[in-house]
Amino acid sequence: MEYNFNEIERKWRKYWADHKTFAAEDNSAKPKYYVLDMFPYPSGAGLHVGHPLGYIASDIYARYKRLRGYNVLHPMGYDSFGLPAEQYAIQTGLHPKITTSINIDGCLDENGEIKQEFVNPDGTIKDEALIVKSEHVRITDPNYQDNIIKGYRNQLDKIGFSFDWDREVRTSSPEYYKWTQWIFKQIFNSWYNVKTDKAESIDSLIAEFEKNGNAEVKAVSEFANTFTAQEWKNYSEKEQSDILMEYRLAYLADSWVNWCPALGTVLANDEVINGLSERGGHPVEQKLMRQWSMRIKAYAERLLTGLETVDWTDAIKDMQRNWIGKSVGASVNFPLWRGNEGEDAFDSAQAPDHSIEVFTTRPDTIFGVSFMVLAPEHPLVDEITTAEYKDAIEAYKTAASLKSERDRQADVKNITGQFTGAYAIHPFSGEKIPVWIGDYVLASYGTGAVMAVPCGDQRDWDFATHFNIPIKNIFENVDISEGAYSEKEGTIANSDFLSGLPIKKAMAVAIAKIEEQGLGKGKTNYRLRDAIFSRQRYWGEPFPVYYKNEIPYLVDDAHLPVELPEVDKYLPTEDGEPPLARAEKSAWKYSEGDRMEYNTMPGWAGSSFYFLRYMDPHNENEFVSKEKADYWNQVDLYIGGSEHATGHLLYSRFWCKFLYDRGYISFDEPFKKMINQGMILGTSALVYVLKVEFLKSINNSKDWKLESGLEIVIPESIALKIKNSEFKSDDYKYLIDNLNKVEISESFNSKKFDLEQYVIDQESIRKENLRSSHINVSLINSSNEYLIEELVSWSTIMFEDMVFVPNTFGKYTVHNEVEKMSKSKFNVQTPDELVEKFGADTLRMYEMFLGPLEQTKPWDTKGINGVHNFLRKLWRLFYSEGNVIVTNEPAGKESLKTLHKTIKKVEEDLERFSFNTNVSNLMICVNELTEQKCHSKEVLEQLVILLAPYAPHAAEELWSEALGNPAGTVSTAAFPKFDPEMLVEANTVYPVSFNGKMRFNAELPTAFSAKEVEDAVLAMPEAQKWLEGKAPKKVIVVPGKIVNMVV
RNA sequence: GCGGAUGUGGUGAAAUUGGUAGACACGCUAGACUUAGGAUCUAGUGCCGAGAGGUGUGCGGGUUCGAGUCCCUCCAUCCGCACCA
Repeated sequence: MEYNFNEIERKWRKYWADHKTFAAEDNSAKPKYYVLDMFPYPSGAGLHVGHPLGYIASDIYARYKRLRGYNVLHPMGYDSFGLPAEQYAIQTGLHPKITTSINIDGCLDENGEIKQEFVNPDGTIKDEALIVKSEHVRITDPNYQDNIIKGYRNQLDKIGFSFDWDREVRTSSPEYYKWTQWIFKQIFNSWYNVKTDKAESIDSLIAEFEKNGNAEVKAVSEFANTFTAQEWKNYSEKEQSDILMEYRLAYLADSWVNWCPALGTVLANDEVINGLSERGGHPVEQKLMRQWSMRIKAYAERLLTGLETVDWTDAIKDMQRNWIGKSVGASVNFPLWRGNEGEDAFDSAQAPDHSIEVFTTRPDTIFGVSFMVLAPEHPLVDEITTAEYKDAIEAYKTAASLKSERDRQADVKNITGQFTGAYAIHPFSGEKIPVWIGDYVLASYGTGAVMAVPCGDQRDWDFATHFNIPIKNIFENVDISEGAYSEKEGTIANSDFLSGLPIKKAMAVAIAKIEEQGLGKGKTNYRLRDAIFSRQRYWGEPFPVYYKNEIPYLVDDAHLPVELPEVDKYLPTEDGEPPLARAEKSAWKYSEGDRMEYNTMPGWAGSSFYFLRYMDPHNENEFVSKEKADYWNQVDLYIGGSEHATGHLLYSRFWCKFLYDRGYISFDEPFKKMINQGMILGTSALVYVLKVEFLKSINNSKDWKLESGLEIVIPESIALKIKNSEFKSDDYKYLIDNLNKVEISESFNSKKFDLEQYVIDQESIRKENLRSSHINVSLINSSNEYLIEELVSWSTIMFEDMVFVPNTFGKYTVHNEVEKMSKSKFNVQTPDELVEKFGADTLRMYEMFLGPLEQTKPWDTKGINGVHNFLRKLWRLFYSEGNVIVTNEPAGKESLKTLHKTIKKVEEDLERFSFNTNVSNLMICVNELTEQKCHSKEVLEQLVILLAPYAPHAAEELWSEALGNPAGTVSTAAFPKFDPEMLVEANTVYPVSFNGKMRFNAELPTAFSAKEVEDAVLAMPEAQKWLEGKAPKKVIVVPGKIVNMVV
């Protein structure tokens, strides 16, 4: 039997599917283990080799846990709502659900032929079936299959994952989003009780309002008014609804949102990167809109402390801590000075009726305050600005509002601000403090106002220095003439009751005094903002909400799911309403009230609880039964990318805590352990393109006339010279000479260029005219060369009109760059072709063999042969010339030692997720057994089990065919038991070193004591050679390990 | 600026607690074999040196009998956050 991997793998994939080998049991005497992958968004481009990396690791671990006797839940599904399907829908009118199903299920039938429904009558393949749309492919093209969407499921299946496919979920299916809507309803119907520190039913709040009003209520809410029970009862329904909205955990509010005009939607903070949308890179602006939000701020502290209980990397934990951004300090009120201009003394008759509340993390520096700064958007600005400064303030505000968030951030170095003419009163010293506005103060953080302490904060220092505001030094023996002192070590001075106190003590004393005098209170602030939950898009979950008289109401559970209505177009309406506003009332399967909610939920809604739905995916009455949630409990191992650190991973923790508070599940952290797989980078191929101007000689004279430009592809060496401004006349000559040698393409000639009459304008050979352009990596050979004809036919539009200059060896080569794999960089490697060539088992092992899972690593197929050859070598332990050569004879001592050494290492390495070293453990084992000519069933059977998680198809085949076991059972066989006795040796080889340098090995009886080892080694002639006859100063013997002599 | 991670042969990497640095593979060199196969087998491969030997884990220092591993200073690369009071 040959190692015919294609056939073997097909056979076992079918076997597993037919026998549901990997179905998880909901009730089992076995201990449970939940291994989860971050489910993918199914894009038409399909999987590249980077995607399955994490899936392979989790699959190996899941298979390992099954061998260890666990009942393993290892599901897979699709995060199938999202932008690309919708954007394709906008362009083509094709319903996103069709695109989505194509991307998942693909366009090929069981025999690998294209399904008829995707072929036009004229033999061309429909656009929606193609990876690159609008590239006309005919079914008669020999390689037409390379261009059509194979579907995630097909691609995943070929890699041999042990998913329990009966539990698949798709967030865009109504059966699934019914529960997304249901959970939204629960969040809407909850408030956060600070007294119990958890979410509670809104009914308990209403009951309290009816009984006592809101005086005693301590909730996470911005609502500042108080009302009595009687007042509550007298409120209209609308008023009651509005008040409750201030308490609900899912609420409607006018909020400043990240509005992306190009996408026509609102984005969450984590979807905005440097002022541009994460998807598409479009500009994002701030806009005030009525939006659904989630009161995630209520959970800020618990999201922070919960991190202590999970086994995640510090990198991710720190990102979340950073994002939550807790800072402890105090809020302090600075009364406004209401005296007349020119009056210095505080006049109690003109008592201040306003004060400015600031948040500070440094209450100890309060006596260092020499001015205050408000954000330009601060609501008090207009009120306090004096007549004299009105115009200047208006001008500054306008300028600030015109600056986008991005500009404001980019412009950190520029210090700007404007005095308002108003003063505040220092709460302790009574001094007059000028009030400024400045855009370094953010309206959205803290109170939007700061007390400026230039001696202790660099930004305040810069501001004070720039505007010549006095700087008061309140630190003992610290020089602040060159900059602020922001350390938290030292002693406070010039500060009344704080003078002489160490900084840390002074903080506590200052807060106590502030509270005692009623000037403010100790306070903790979080950078985390409530999460906007509305999107103005079609392809998302509809809200289970309708409006009657502008009051939002929830749709009754009996009518869930509220299904997406059909619309004529997937664009906003002319009035700027979201696409759902296009739906006629009749288009809604269910509608009520004046209108339904037109927004849809964001992408993170469906992904925030999918790990719970897998536990009970077909339950029609609950999103998960309590019983099953209790059984499966937390995800034991979660594998996925770190790019979700502040998105999905934060939101799902939030929902999990919420569901825990409301009693639906009994754990409040979803993912017990998480591993973040590193990115696999692709090798890109780039050519340098130089845009040059040509000069034309007029009538063959010395007069030159500038002609239109031309792009030439130049060799890297020349490009680098241009880049570094080292381009010399020799290089120019080289270009000209070689340009003339080039066989000018037809199109070039068609422009009637006659090179004899043209010269390149040297002026145009500049860095600015040089760019590099990605070309498809499949166009280059192993020496990085490409053929011009192939390049031009690959992208006619780009390269048709170009002239190519070879390098000094006459070759056309590309420049390599290692970067993220992406369609636009043409450096994508798909797993399919590798599976075809080497088999899934080889691909699985090779991806693991590349390096540590967490590490970013470049993809390189060169090494794949090594892994493939390993499997072939393994095969030869079982088969020779087509015959099984496994024997029942007992194995030799050496072979047993090899086996048990391997069992130990495989187990240890799997437990610490060191998949790469485990591949080499298996290689070493096979190398040794081959050398030992071991064909003993006793050993090989155990080896096959060790191998099964990595190369499951090959393992199954060897298990049943070569070893004669019943089919399929290697997946549920028992993991071999390590026997330490097998490794015991009579002798131990001691490396003997002198002054720490290893010189020779000494083989000595294992039973020797340290003293015996020392004596034996000293007696050796080699030792005497290194000691040069002298006695060693000291001898260190670590029994079983090493001998070191100090000379 | 803050936080995190990483730095080891020509390449991917290994060395789990301080104990023979470079396992395992790729590549390369030389050879063998053959039904020419992305085959198999043998030997070699950090660097310098003919050899003895010397030297070597980003740089510099320290602790230790012994440091890739622990401590300090610095450098480089990558990732995240960034006027957060």
